Amino acid sequence: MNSSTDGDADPAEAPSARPRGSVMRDVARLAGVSHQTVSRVLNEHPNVRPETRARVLEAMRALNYRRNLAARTLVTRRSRTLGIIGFETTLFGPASMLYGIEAAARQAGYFVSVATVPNLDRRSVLDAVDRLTQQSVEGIIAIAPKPTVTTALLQVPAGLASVGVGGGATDDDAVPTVRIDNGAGARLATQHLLDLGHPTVHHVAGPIDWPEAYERIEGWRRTLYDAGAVVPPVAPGAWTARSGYEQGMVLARDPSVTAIFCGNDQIALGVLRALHEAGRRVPEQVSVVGFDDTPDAEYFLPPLTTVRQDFAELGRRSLRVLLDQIDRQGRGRSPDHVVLAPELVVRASTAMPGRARRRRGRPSGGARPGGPGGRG
Amino acid sequence: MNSSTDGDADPAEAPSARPRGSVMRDVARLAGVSHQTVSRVLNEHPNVRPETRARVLEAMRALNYRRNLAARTLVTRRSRTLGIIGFETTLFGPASMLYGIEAAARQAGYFVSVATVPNLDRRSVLDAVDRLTQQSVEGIIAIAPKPTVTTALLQVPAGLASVGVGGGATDDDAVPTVRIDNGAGARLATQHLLDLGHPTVHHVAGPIDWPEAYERIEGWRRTLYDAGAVVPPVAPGAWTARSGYEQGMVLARDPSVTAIFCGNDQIALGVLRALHEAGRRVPEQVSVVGFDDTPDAEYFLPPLTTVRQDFAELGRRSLRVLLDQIDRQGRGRSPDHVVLAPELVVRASTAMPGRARRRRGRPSGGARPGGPGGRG
DNA sequence: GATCTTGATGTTACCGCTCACACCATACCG
DNA sequence: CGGTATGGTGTGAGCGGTAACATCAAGATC
Repeated sequence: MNSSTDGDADPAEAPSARPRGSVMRDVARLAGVSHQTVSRVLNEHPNVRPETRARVLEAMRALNYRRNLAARTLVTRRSRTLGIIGFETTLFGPASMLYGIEAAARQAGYFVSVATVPNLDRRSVLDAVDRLTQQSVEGIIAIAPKPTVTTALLQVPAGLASVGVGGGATDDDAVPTVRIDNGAGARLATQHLLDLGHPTVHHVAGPIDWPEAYERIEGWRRTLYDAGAVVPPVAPGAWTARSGYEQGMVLARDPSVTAIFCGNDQIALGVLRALHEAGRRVPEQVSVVGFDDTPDAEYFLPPLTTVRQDFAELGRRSLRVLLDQIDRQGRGRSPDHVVLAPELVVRASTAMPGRARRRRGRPSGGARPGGPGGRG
Repeated sequence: MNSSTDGDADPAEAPSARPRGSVMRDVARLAGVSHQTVSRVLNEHPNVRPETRARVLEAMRALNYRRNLAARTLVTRRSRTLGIIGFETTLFGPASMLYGIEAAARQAGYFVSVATVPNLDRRSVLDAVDRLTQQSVEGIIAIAPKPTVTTALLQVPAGLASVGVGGGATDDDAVPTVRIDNGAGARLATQHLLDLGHPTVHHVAGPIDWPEAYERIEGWRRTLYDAGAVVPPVAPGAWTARSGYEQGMVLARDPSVTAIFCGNDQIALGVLRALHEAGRRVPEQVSVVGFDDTPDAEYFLPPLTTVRQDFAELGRRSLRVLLDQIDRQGRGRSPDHVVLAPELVVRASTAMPGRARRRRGRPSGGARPGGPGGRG
């Protein structure tokens, strides 16, 4: 606090060193033991006298000691850190997966470092992998809808565990994946509409170069085909409400359209608005089904029938797969490919064709008792 | 694959060493220089002969060398890593801030480590701070709507930079903050409705213990007061569509309600549904305004008039504040408090009271030319 | 009672990097 | 031509931990 004449400061005073907290040696000195004993206490080594342990713990508390992870990582070669490569993490799905992964990682005693990519081209992904590698992460989870990402994961330095989560099936299965069965989800939606009596089902798809979108298209097409129904053309678009709105405008003009399966809930939102503006009532004249079951879907007008995927569970499962891989350290067993089953959530946006559901102007969503289109 | 008799394994074989990549010494040897010269090349030190530099770079490429960040951190005491404490990161707002921060950090050459908290009590937050400290982060950004968080930031080890982003004003201003002016946002919304001719404006608020919710309530109340309008009671709820729906049901029964300002867009979604089910038309009979401008708001039925806050910009600004703080290393200047102005986005959910807007059944959102309720 | 175990602790050598400094050529200077 | 600056490079120490080994007292074993 005395000489504040910096610039020409006495070099003996260690001029601009970051204030460093106490280290193991400080704790050791205060507790009257060697630093190694402190280390043993920290790592819960059994051979420490309870009395000594108590003394060390007390010293750690007194000095507010935090172990230095960098030093530990350096010598053990284990950073206890996982890397996540994220894309479009502002959307509900990716954000939920991210959250699920982080929460599970924390519980497992791992730290999480995030690298988002501005787009999914090879370079960006490799760049993200590189940044994570520098941080000596022990494994990488890629929120990875496109194959560029999973194949890029093959590039990771040998011995580094990795898993792709939430995309489609991969061509080569060298990289483990965790995802939902998009085809089955599409089938649930489509069959639901067919069962209601719709002669066929139209589809407003996501971007066709995303395996998720492609698989949903295929599941839908296949279901129609199996049922002997006409397969209308698909015009793939984006995952956005805007895209749904635009395509919905076209479908709304065609009076033969009575059922629309949408690639996700946002598309469905756009479709709903297009139908509304065209004066076509949902579900009386047209039924609509979404995909994802975002929290908002239950409050759309009308509450959206949709296919739920459990993003948080995807995150948790992907972490488990990754940790398994880390434990095995590369040897043994072929890569896991976990496929979770999606679930149809029926709400008020679907009905038999050409039939009102007697709900016009009535409070509280129609036939379903017990509150506002509840989830269970 | 031979001796699977573990437990008695031959210790001479270096059993479980992680495959380590090449290190500086390897590069040095291959390039025929000392490790220090390699370090100089890596850190772009000027005093290296171009020819030597080239040789080193070539060696690095040949060996696929990656510098070990843990070692570097250990000696420099700079991890080039920032910590983010996130809460409810599955929601659009927090997720966007997270994204904005990460993108900006990457550009600034920083890594990002995320610690989400299950709830906002003091313990959880301190725990998150602790985990980040262990990773020797150089600064912490808390996506921190509640004061518990910002005050917990005061607990961070001395010399560690921190900033709270996206919450309300803080009581003590010791911790820098970046946020929007919630009061001004509420005023924009309320005044807009008053200007349209509504005698007063009702408010469906968020949880009152969140400063954001509180400040919006105050802004709304103050605006009504200044205009000499009646100030109806507020019943604070959650930030969810469900909460909006429940409170919307109550308001829908009251024929004197002609204008509703909602704490956020999700609440507005619920209110819209409640009004619809009660047979009250929006905006003909009741006007509704939201807050946030989520991407979906434009496609609500009707497209939602709302107050936009630029979450990504909040993220970027908070990063800048944090980096400034790091550069200053604690000395000088009182903490920054950046307050951004929100912006009213008028769409189709607001109109003069008791007057239709001549848009029933017409295609494409009413009076506004040029597409579906465009953002501009 | 000498030897062997075993528990509790200390000593030492690194992990991979950067920093401070030493060193050696040249180049420049009076 | 001796002395000083300066560019290019090497050497050694040490950041804060952990692993392996050394040490040493006390109890178990014969």
